[in-house]
Amino acid sequence: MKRNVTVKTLAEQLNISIATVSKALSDSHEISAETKQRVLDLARTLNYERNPAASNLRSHRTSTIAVIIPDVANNFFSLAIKGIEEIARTHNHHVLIYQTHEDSAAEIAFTNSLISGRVDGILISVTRSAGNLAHFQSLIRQIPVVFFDRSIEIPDAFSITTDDYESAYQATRHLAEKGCRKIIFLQGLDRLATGQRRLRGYLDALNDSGLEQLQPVALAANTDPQLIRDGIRQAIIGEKPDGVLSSIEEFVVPCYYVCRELGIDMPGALKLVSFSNLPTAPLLHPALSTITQPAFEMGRVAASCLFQILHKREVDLLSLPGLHSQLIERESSALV
Amino acid sequence: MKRNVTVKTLAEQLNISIATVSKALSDSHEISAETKQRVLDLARTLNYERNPAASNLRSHRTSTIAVIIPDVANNFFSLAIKGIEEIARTHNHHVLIYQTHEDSAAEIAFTNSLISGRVDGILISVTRSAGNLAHFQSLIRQIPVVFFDRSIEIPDAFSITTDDYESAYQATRHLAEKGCRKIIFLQGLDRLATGQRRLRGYLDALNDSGLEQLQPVALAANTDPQLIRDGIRQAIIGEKPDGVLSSIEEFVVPCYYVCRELGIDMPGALKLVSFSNLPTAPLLHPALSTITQPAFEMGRVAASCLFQILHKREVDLLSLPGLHSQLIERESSALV
DNA sequence: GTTTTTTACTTAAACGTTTTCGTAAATAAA
DNA sequence: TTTATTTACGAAAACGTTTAAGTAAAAAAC
Repeated sequence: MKRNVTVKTLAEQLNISIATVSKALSDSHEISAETKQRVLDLARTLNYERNPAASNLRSHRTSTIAVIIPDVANNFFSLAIKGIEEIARTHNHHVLIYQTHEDSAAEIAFTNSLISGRVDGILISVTRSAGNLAHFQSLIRQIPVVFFDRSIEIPDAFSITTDDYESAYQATRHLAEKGCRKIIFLQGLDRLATGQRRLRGYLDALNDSGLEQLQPVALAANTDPQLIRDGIRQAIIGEKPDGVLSSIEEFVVPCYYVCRELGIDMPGALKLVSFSNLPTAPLLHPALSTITQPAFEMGRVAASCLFQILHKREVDLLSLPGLHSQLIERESSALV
Repeated sequence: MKRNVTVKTLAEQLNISIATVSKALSDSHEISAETKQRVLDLARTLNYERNPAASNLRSHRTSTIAVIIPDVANNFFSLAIKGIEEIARTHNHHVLIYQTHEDSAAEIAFTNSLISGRVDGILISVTRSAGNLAHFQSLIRQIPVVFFDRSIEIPDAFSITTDDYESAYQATRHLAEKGCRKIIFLQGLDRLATGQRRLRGYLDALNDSGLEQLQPVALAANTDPQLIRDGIRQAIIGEKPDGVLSSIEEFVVPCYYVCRELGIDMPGALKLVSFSNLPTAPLLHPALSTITQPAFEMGRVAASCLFQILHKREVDLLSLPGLHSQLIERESSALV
């Protein structure tokens, strides 16, 4: 077995101390340009790779950040990850991804396993079952955390969100303008600030349109597709709405199926708008009207925010770009 | 700042040596049941978490595996990740995810950064631009690697794939049976064994159906959506096919757009089948006929295989379940 | 009753970095 | 010239764990 090349190897071959090598490799000002070059050159030819464990153990820096999300099989999150990765790369950081699958016990287990110094910081979009306020309050005191999209209301917590209120408002008004008189709201995030903002946007829009205020249809607790579908079916049968605003992408496919099952003509008898980043939205039958979030940008902004914290720079939250979602009107909410 | 609790803390409080604590925590047979219990109890009450860096440095075990894939925003891969995670969890391992975005330079950079002991093993689905045989040959000698789905032909390499040949064959026969006389193959993986198997299945099926053999349409080199779309448009205008077999999911959306642009009636004038795990396939207009791979199962099997290697158990490749894709016929390839 | 084995621990040396502190030489300031 | 400062490096101590080797006492084997 070939001996691994370490700082010691380099030091011996160059006849300098390992301290000098280490400092040269991290471009310390204590080392002369000439020595640095010699070290770098040898490191390259010997294919030296710094041992991350040793480095982390000594320096308490891991060059790794964690991303905790409900599910990568969701276009919003996969795009956000793309943005996060891009920023992480520029900071030479690795990205650990954890999926909670909406299980807050898993979420707690993940975060607990992370505070022992496995990562430098955490980007998280919390589970909808969560609401575990105390846990997160304790977490953010132990490690830098940035919430994105699905946030929890904690003072002093960093969170990157979009204009949830405005976009929900706008989408609801849009449905009303297209003639909907009874619009229901499929609530997927009732325990989260994000969900509450979307709900308020919806309710205010109903009010401003002179429409009946309705209780949101809470579909939060489960992640089982069958249960979600049943919940939606019941809501549609029970309420007989002519408009639906869905607060998360996961409800889109079940909505279409339920309409087909019940023989409801979309958009004739029922119009649908959903928060969604589905790339196939324009190709659905009927094409889905969406509130499309700037997922990629959000990932970038959230990650940038985290790195600002890690670099001990003051985070000027006001300087963060305002992120706006976009209502894209398609057939599913068109006038027939 | 609160002092972190380490094995030393536990040892002092229990009046035993740190070695005993360490062994108790890893459930060593050298330690009495009673002592183990005392250690475990105290560890729990003090909220002890093992320092992964120190552990890794000393033991050369990381409790982490890496997954390298082209893109998480692809339903096949996100499902595979789900399967991988599930298995990793049962082995108490963390999962690092790297996206290459089809850039083989990134792929090489990732793997190089991983061999310095950041992870115990690698699961990889290679880029289509790859074909970097020498690099992978060197890699698999340095760290356990399991290829899944997109594999490279290397002797002694572990790779988990599905019945690519058979499913491509079957899909092509299906198109022929539905009346297609000129079926083109959109090749996305021409440099990879996976793509070659799909191509051979297609060609053999053409032959067995008595149809004209055509050059595959190679769309491999780029990942730019516009270029992909242009390539597909050119192929359809140039070849005037009445059937299309798409070897990867990424071509589905552009195919639909091109057909709309060119005013081609699907499935009337052109029928389409694609390898795909799109959850919205049944809701597209027209509903997409797919070859659906057992993505979740593949993730599980690939991860299980990796853990078998890590545990130094002989990997009985024959005992691995044969994974079969499923042809799901829908409107896009229906007889009109 | 003596020897061997087993049990349940302890000691101490790693693992490969980073970082504090020290220092000699070179340079600048007085 | 003397003193102060800067520059460029080295010695050595961490970081928190695992593990090889050692050991006393208890149990088993003879």
